[in-house]
Amino acid sequence: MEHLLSAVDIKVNDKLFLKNPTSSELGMKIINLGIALLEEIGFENFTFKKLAIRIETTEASIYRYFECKHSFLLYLINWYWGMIEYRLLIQTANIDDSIRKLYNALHVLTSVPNSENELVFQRELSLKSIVINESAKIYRTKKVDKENENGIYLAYKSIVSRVASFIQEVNPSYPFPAMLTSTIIESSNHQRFFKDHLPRLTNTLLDRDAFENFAFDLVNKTLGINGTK
Amino acid sequence: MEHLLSAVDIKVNDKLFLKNPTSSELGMKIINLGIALLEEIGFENFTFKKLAIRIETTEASIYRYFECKHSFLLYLINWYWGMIEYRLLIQTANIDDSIRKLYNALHVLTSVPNSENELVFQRELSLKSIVINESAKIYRTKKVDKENENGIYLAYKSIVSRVASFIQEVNPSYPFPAMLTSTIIESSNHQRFFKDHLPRLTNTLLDRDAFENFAFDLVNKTLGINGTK
DNA sequence: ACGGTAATGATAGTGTTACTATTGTTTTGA
DNA sequence: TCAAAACAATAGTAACACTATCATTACCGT
Repeated sequence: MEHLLSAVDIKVNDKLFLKNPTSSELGMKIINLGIALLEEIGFENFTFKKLAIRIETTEASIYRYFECKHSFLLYLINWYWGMIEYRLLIQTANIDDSIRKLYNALHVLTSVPNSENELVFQRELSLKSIVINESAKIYRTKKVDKENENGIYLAYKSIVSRVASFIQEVNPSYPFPAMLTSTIIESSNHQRFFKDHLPRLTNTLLDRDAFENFAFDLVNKTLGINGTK
Repeated sequence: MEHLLSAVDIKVNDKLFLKNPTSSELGMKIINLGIALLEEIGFENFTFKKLAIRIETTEASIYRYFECKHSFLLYLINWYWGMIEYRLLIQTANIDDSIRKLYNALHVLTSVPNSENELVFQRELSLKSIVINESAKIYRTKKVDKENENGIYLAYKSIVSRVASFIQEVNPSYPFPAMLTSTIIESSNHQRFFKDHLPRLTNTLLDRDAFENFAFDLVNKTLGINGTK
């Protein structure tokens, strides 16, 4: 009953669920239809009741997998970052050229995978849009410190420190590698939100890959790379 | 009954309130104690009931001023951006040197005003922390498009386009002025959040003004300025 | 085929939230 | 001083975020 969601197994912090949803059919339904429902109506309007109706089960059954809807969203977001880290690993493995390695990492962080060749996992695009729209809502909570103690943010942190280390390889004297990395990650997400809803806040009206170009330009100039993407 | 909140009058979109809170003592209590309560317990736990108890009035009375708590938060955030725009105006007025003008704007966007000389308004620091912690929760909502139609985001947009125009003065060929501006604004906010809660995501452990330095470095190099702050 | 265990379904219930409605009292400003 | 506006007091509602209980079904080794 494993691997239903994806081709590889992505481990998610087990404090985020009561019963592993990948271990049963109902669990997988909760995830798959939960992602769809979340994308459709947003976290504010999302309830376990509505999800239960959609997958023809009961609220109580869903509560056997997840403590609350907050944990459910955290689970999905964690899963997403686990997937990004997986992709990061693959795209930067066995590459000696530091700059190339950094470029590949940036591509993973900033591009929207197109469904044809880059999409490794089902529902990845839906999940990305959930991360863009909803993640700030649960990160910036009074619970954040307790959750951090439980290791909920390890996946995200691990991505940041990995990419920050690539930056340091390229330019050892640059003083803000982690800040630059997390700025690019967060900026990627909110620029895509702005693009869809408040387009005057961006310069992306014409170009699909504008953000990626922006980010490469930023990194090249900030680190003093004379490269072309 | 005007000017209770501040030395100057900051106009807030009048679709955000039912009755102007600056027009009465109760209204001002709602704002001032509302800011304090929001900062204390966060938007999730904030209710008009709790606020009513704290200011010794009733829920119904608060609802005469604000349609819902969502609008209340939007009102505060809009007020904050109005204030930033005001400060932006002052700090960039009558300055001929484009680079100086941009630097001053960046300082307004990225610095934490210290209470001694830079704090123009009461409760500004509380408001800033509310903007940092809560604004993503109401921006990224299914309501955003309707609110945008009502002009709720004009203050924010106006700031972005003003600073973007400074960028274009400094470097007319730079293709992403709005994107760079909104990235710095958003990054400033989330880096400050990370600094408090997930410090490994930043490089700010030692330096209070690390983000400001990061942002100046970014802009200097991205726009090809050989300047010192 | 049997019994035990885990998973799920069905139903009900609780306290809180986010409001709305009504009615009576106080304040205020022309 | 009198009418309108503002506010207080109280009650009520539907939805939400769960929790509890108990019956039913599926599965698993013997």
